[in-house]
Order: sequence, then C-alpha cells, then structure tokens
Amino acid sequence: MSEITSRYVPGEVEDKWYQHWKTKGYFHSVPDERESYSIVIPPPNVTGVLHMGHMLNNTVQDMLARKARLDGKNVCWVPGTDHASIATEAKVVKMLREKGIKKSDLSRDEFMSHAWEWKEKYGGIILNQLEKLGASCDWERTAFTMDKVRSESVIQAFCDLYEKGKLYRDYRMVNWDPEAQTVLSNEEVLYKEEKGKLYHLRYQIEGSKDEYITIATARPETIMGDSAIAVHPDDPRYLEMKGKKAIIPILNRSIPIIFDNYVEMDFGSGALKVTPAHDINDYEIGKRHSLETIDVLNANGTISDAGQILVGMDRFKARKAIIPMLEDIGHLIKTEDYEKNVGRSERTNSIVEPRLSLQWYVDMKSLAKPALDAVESDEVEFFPKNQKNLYRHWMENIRDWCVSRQLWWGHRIPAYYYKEDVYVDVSTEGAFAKAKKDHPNITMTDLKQEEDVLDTWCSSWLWPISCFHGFQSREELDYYYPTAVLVTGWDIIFLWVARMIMSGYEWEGKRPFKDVYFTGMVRDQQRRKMSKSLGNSPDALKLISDFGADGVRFGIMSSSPAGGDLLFDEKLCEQGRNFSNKIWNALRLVKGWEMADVDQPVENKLAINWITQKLNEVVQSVEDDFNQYRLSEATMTLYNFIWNDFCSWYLEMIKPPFGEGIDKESLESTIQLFENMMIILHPLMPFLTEEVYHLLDEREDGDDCIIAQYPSANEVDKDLIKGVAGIQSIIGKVREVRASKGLKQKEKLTLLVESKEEIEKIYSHPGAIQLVSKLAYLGEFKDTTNFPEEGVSFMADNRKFFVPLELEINVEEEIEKLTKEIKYAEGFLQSVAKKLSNERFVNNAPEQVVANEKKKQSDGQARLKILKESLLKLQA
RNA sequence: GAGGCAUUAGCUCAGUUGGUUUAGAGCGCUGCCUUGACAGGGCAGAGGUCACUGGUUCGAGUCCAGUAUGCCUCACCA
Repeated sequence: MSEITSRYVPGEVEDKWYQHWKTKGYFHSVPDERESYSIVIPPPNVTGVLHMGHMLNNTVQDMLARKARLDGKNVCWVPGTDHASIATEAKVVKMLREKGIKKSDLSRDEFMSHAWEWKEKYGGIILNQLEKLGASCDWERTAFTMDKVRSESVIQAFCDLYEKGKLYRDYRMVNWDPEAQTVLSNEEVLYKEEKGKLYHLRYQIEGSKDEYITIATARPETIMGDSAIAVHPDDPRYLEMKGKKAIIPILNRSIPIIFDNYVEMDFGSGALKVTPAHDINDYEIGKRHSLETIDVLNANGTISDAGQILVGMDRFKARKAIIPMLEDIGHLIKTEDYEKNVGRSERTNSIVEPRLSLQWYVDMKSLAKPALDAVESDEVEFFPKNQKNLYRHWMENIRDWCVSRQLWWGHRIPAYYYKEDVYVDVSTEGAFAKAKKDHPNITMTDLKQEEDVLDTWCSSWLWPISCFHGFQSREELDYYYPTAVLVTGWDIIFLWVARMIMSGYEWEGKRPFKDVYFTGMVRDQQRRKMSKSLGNSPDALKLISDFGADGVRFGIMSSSPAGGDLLFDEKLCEQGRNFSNKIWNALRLVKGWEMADVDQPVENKLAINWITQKLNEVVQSVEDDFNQYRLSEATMTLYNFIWNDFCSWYLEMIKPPFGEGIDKESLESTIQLFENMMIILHPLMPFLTEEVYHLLDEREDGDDCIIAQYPSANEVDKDLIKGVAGIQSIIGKVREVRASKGLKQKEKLTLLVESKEEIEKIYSHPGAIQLVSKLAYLGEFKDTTNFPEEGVSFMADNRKFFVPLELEINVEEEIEKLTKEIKYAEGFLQSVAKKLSNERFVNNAPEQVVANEKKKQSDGQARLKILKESLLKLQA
C-alpha cells in the first residue's frame, strides 16, 4: 500500500492517460460495421480561450461520447473552430494597428495573409485546452470553417440556393456596426435599456412669423437628414398644419408636415421628425409618403457630406455639438431624461446604426417549414422539451436572413457583376462562362466579384454535413449522418440550431441530428452571467490544475440539469476533488488487503450479493438518465452509490478485522465490482477511472477502461435490497443509541429482539445477523421474551429492539422521544384511516392501492402498540 | 405590447403516466469522533402547512383556473 499516496494527485495521471488514449487511437473513428455515434462540436471561435461555458458544453459532449464508446458504438466526435468573421477581423485589425499598419493601406490579399498568419499562431488554442478537460475528440478530423472542404461547402451551398431562387439581393434597412463597418443580423444585436435624453426641438412653420411645431427626438444629430415632420391624422393639435411646411433649424431647409397613423399622439410632443435614412420606421413612413432619403452618416458613423454641417464628426460628438447650436438660436425647448432600448453589436459593442444598403438575403420562409415540422413532431427531439416553444415562436415569425458582411475575413460571396447583371458560380471561370453567353465581348477583368463575405453562420449551419465532406462525397456522410446529438446553449437556438435543421433538410432531406441537448448558462452565485467585463469567470485551466479535470467535470455536471443554469461555485469542484480522493482511498484500502486462506464469511456473501444488486440498480438508472439526458442525475446517482453504498457500507461490511487477511472470493469479487464501478463512472471522470482501473489489476496491452465493456443492466433483486435496507436501519438505530448515550465503538453492545420468530425474519437472508453484529459492534445479538429493566429500546423495520445498558438512563428524555414517535404514528394512522373510511376511496381506487393502505394501517397499528407498551413500561 | 418558463429545506435542485408508510438529494448547518483507506474523513441529528386562492378527483407537490413574485424570448415609441 505504501506505494499509493494518501491523496489522489491528478496532474501527471491526466497527461499520462490522455497521451495513452491518443497514441492508441481510441478517439479516431473510421466507418465500419458498428453503429455510428457522431457528434459535431459547436465550433468555438478561433479567437476564443476556454471559458466556463465551453467546459460545460464539452464535458456534456465528452460524457455522451465516452458512454457511447463504452456501449460499443463507433464514436466520432469532430472538433473544430469557426472563423468568426467580425471578431477575428477586429482582432487582426487591432493587431495591425499596433504594428502601425492600417487596414485601408492593405490590399485584400495582403490583409488575408496577415489574418491567416494570426490564425495559425493564435487560433486553436482552445482546442488544446479541451484536451486538458479530457475531451475525446477525433483530432485527425479537426475542421475549420475556412479550410478547403468547409469553404467549398459554403460556396456550393450558396450557389445552390441561388439556383433554387432562395437567395436574393435587396436594398434594405439593416443593422450596421460602424466600428466593424459591416451589417449585422438581428440575432447579432443585443438590446439593453440605457439612459438617454429626449430633446424637444421647435421647427418654424414656413411662411409664419412665430408659429412653430415642436418635435421630440433622441437623435438631434440627424436633423440634417429630416425629410418630413409626421403627426397623427387624428391629433387635434396639429389639424391646422395640413399642407404646411416646417423649416429645419440651422439648415433652413423646408420639409412637409405629413399625417401618418404610425405616430403616437401621447409620446413626446406628438410630432415626429422623419429621417428615412436613419430609422427603420421612418424609412417605412418615407416609402408611404414618397419622401426623400438623405443619408447623413458615413459607414464609420461620422457625419457625411450630405449633412452639410459637422461633416466628418462622429455621430455622438455631433450630438453633443449640435445641442448648443440649437440652444443658441432658441430652438431647444427642453431636454428630458429618457430610458431608451439601445441595440449594440454583439461583437464590438458599438451602438448599431440603422442603415440602408444593398445586401444578400436568404429566403427563410421556404426553408422554415420542414425544420419547424421536424421539431414539432420530435423527429428532432429537444432536451429539455420546453425549448420547443421558443423555437416555434421564432420559426413562425421568421425573417429573411441577411448573409452578406462587409468584411474580408470570410468566404467571399461567389457573385459576379457585369453592369446590371449578376452571375453566381462556384468558380470565376464558371461565372465568366455564364456572363459570356449574355455578353459575348466581355473579358475576365470586366467581371467584378462581390466584395462582401458571407456571414459566419453560413458555415456553421452546414457543419453536420460539411464535417463529413457531404458536399464532396457520400462515403462518410452516409455512415455518420444524421449525427446523434447536438449539445449547445439555448442562447444560440436561432443563430444555429434552427439553421442547422433547415440546412439538414434542404440538402440532405434528413434531420442533422436526432437530439438537441440545451445546456444552461453558467452563472455566478448572484445569478449573473459569467463575463469578462464582470471578471466573475474563473480561470478554467487554473480550476483544472487545482481540482483535477475529473473534479471540475464532476463539479460542472453535478449541478447542471439540461437547460437549467449552472450557478457555479468552486465548492462544486472541490466536491469533485474530494470524490476523486474518496475513490482513491477506497482503492488503497482494497489494495492493502492481503489474501488469506480462509473461508468466505457468510456476511461477505450477503454483502457481495447486495452490492451487486445495488450496482444493477445503478446501471439501470444511469442508463435511463443517459437516454433522457439527465446527466446531472446520473452524476449524483453514481456519487451516492460509490460514496455511500460502496465505500460507507459495502467496504465496511467485508473489511477483514485489523491485521487479518481477506478470503480469495471476497477480494476477487470486490475487485471485479470496483472495476465495473470505474467503467460506469468513466464517462464522467475519465482520468481517475483509467488510473484506478489499471491499479486494480494487471492489464494486458489494450485493456483500457476507456474501451472496456459497459456492464449490462441485469434484473434487480428488489427483495434482497429491501432486506439489507432493514439491516441497515437496525444498524443505524444502534449507532444512534451509541451517539445519544456517548458510547464508544469499542464498547460492545448487546442487542435483544423480542421474539424468535422476528429474529428469524432477519435470518431470512443468511449473514444478516452477522452483518448487524459486525457493523453495529455487537457483543451479542439474541432473542428474549424477558427484557431487562435497564436499557434503551427502539423500533426498526417495525420491530422492537432493546439495548441493555448499565448506565443511568434519562427517563424523561426517553419518554419525550417515545411520545414524539407515538404522536407521529397516530397522525400517520389517522391519515390512513381517513382514506379507508371513505367509501368512495375503497370502491373506486385500484385494489392494489387499497391493499397497500390496509397494510400501512396494520403496520402502523402494530408499531403504535409496541411504542405504547414501551412508554407504559418506562412510566411504571 | 405578444408569448413562454418557473415558484418544493438556509442555498442549488430531483420528484418521470395523479396513489409505495403524512416529501428526496447534494451542499451548508449542529453534536460527537485523532492511532487502522480517506479530516479532501467517520457517525448521528436538526431543517419543508411543496408561493397564494379556488376548482377537478375517492385521492393533488403532480391536473385546471385565477392571484402574486421572479426569469426569459420576440417585437418595440421618436
């Protein structure tokens, strides 16, 4: 035993086994005759580093993958990263700026080579970090959304959609990120209430001396873009304004006063300045009234030449600057505080600007139907179920997807323009050939390829197909597709779960995965989302080095039901570490036993039978939990079984007396059990279990826990389990007597039971008496009709027991205890009697239920009788 | 504004088609325990009228309606 340390030290163990698994190729999959179990990783950002959310997400995937592997399936977990257009481009631009290089000074190709350089250097750190967590990904298949296979897929998909008429180009109001200088989809804009101001400005009525109309605006810097003032047609205040015009202050340009139902009379002044180029609603009004659209902002958020004043100034500086100007000429009436819902770019956090521009769109309505049906019918099953509501709501109100992004880092849209014509093709040559048909005289240089790239999600939504080269060949796809499960956060249900399902039906006519497991958000103790800015996110790698990967995995899984938030606390990891240590020490104990040439004690036989049944029970329940993705329950089931049943009960049951050896059969059974226990725990705690598995026994090359055979769920002998539960309750009661009377373990007690018949009930499991005697530290255990005067009685398993004691008994205390128990028993009986005295219950309830109530009654009565007798005796 | 989800022990959560001894777990808490696998431990204990009000039912933590509180999604008013 001396060679095994008293504490489990995870560090070396983890590196050692991870390397071993990799070397042995256990993570690598090739199609064969076995059933496939494939998972594609939700690709993390190349710019990312491992955080709590990844740890949760990937621990779940690894647990599922390892379980499936143990079940004998051909597991293929494909890792990878996505290129994250906006985030990465922003990082690269920043890096270049620090080196004194401006993006605008670079050609597209030059920029791309810098970006690739950056990606090679920093991208993929996160994948290495996943190894520390124990992720059993098939690293030979590592994919990247911009590698050759994935790029081809994206381009092909684009062309295919175009051919099918599901793609179009349109001039629309979009969400513009002035910092990244690109369009954002609705899903990439985050809204939050922010403090702002509402400015009341007066516009003079044209042709009048001192007649004004006052509007309220949050964006005075856009007055240069005004093309009308709108009021509600029923607003009595403004009826006489019909046909009149107002003059924009400072600019002195006149604009019409129009009437539109959109305006709310009781907001602000009831008059709205209409700036069609800078507000989605104003744009709609502008269309209805054929107003001029004056774009007063540049792409970078500064005032454009069209603004005439403050040209070149940033939009927020301009807002500050224009206020005194308006004030000076007396046109600022008042300023009020105002809570405004402000949209910010998810990536750059800059305030999103509504902007009119020409973009590419996917017609989502044509794609949505099969994807909605699939989830409604559970062909794609959601865990937890309630996410279906969210999904349905979005799908039924779906909007077209703007897929173009004004960036360079990404897949350049394969659209080529010649004058007014558009040619879409996977290759420049193909597009040229198409163009040539219409315009026989054009040359290659006349054809201009679209400058924009595709939204990153255009890659992600193809992931389950593209990871298996589905756009290139069927070979692997037919084997691995559909994948088994997608594990992801509910926050990106629209960004990619929905779209993956759409693409699955669009190109494969089949679901991309059978199940979707939604993880919750990782939050801190105050339920705040973990974020960099709050600084409440623990360092993932430090956690692993502090508690071991297994400890962290345990901590994450033990408190994380599907869809439920994980309120993270280091204590959870500590619990995991302690659990590792507990198992470790159980190993030390078992390995410390010397085999002795003795017969197997009868209680050992009972103990082994019992723990075997308990294991059966656990295997069944864990199986069930996995099927329903109740992973945190599986975690707790394993924890309780190993800690309580195995360590606290079983090992104590069969532990040989100090200094003595153990019989061969018991030792071998125990090792066998221990081994099975490690296998079922392996998906949760892979490193520790592999280490223990190898320390338990000499293993041949290739006999590893990771690929061992998962124990089958045998039938459970419930009677035996119930019998031993009875034994345990007797032991518990004796311990309670000891604890309450301050008796030490060394003092052997005598335990009496009233009748022979009853003791025989206990005997009905051979070894029962011995077990009680051993674990309750009894000197004697016998039946008698004659209880001595001095001692304590208790009820266990509906029988009366008595521990004779020489010491002074606090009679009052005992009476109080008994009275309490009697009161409970009476209350219990009353509730049962109430049911049984109800005719309708007896007549209507199933026989089984009534019979059970009757048994409850007779048991309760028997118990009450004994308790009352004991009380009488004490009071005598 | 539209819709959804939740409310069970101090905290975080189970409680599967209504019935299995008047509710379970983990953590935390309290008491006792130092030579023996483990103090990163052992044994025992306390702690809940299942948010509230009605209803359906022989029977409700579980089903229905309403109320309150909290959370979320979508859409949004300058």
